Amino acid sequence: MAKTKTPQAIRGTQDIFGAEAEAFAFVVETFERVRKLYRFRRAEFPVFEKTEVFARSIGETTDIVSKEMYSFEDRGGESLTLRPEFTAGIARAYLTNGWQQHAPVKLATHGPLFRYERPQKGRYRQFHQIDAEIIGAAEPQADVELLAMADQVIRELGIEGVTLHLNTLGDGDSREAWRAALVEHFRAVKDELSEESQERLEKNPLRILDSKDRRDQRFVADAPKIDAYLSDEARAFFDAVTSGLDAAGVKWKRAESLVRGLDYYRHTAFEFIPDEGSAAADALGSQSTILGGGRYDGLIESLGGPATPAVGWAAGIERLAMLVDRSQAPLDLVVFAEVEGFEPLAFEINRLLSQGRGYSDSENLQVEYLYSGSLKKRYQKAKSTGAMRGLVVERHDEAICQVRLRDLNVDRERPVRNRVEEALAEHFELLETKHMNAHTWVLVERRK
RNA sequence: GCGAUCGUAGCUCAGUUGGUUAGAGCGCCGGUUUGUGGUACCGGAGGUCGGGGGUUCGAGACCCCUCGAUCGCCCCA
Repeated sequence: MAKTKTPQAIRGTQDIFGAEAEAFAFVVETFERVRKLYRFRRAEFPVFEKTEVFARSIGETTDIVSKEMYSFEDRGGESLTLRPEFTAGIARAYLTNGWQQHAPVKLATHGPLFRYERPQKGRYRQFHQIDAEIIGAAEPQADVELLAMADQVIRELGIEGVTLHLNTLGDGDSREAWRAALVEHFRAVKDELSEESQERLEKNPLRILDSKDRRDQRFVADAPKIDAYLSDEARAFFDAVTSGLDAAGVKWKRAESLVRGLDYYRHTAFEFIPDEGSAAADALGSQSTILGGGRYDGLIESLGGPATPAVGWAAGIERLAMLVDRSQAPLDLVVFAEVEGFEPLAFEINRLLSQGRGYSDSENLQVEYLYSGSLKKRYQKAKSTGAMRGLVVERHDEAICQVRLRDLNVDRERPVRNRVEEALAEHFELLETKHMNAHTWVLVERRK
């Protein structure tokens, strides 16, 4: 009979385990904690939408729409797409659920996104983001609050050497005037630009500004600046954002050539980027932006809604996870039976110890119960778990059993004995004895 | 979509200019040893050398195709 072949995972997907999974969870937990402090409301959204939700809002010419969406037809022949980003779907939800009634509404979510791209360091086909949006607020104070929250998430993750890069794209008119000036500027030197930038000249001229090609960078330096094209309103808006950040104690840096990839952005645009030469920059390779976003006042209109101001950001969980250092907390105690037939009793005791007993997380014991292998193996495994001490369940002729606390890896100090005794005493009549160096309790009978 | 590097036991890898039954360490299982017991010793299971085709008397090693991984470009979190 032919052996069944194991199917492979889909390219660009990942199975996360061990320290990486702990780091991933830590990022999400930290985000959840901080968003509550800022009173952002948790929301959940479908991972797929009608294709037009993304096609109309993101911009038909962007690469995301033209070649990076995971799209397919359902049985009714309708084109659906796995979400490549959060914002468009959230805007759709805002309209179809009538969330105007809550405006301005502060939303937070996280989950998987999908982009049909070649995987590389810090980039996957299924990746995960945390996301925060404020919809229905036109005030620059909304940008400030959103950025302050982002800054706090990064700081509470313990990530160092990352700076907020900030720019404004102006309002619609400012942006168009600037864009026209840029096209004119670069068209004059078109033949000397890189091949990619010659393409971009027609499709997405703003993108030339952050080209990595040296040939382009010569001309980027003296390219027209957005500041010269800002309307008075747009300038006042940006000033209000920056002075708000200063007042809030959020450090930032002006990045005149920072533009966002998607069409719908207006006014504030920002990215949190590791500083040159920092440990964070090394860890991330060429995928350096860990959090990005901006104001997208035009988006909701493009989905058929009323003109609605909004700001938001998203951050790659995998990228953040690469910058935090998390391993599993050390194990305090392993519990196992030393005599065959005492396994159920050992598990009963294990359960007493791991049950929530009203302690805070830092006081609760991490306990693992061993049941497999020969008795010798159990000792071997007990040690290799790294547990500080072992609780061994032994036979006792005149009582239920005898429980002995033994040292395994005593390089760490963590008081365990009182906690164990307390848990046991709640359910058993105890007789405490000293036996050699080890602490021993005889479990005489169960309490009623 | 483009480019570079890579793909040998569960894991990390070695396999000399192509030459007899493909190896090591770790892990796993068993035995002996060890009277706080992850040690030491002995033994065992486990590999269509990513897959397909070709060159050759002979290929894990050379060529082509394909799949996958890693890193970079485009783009982007």
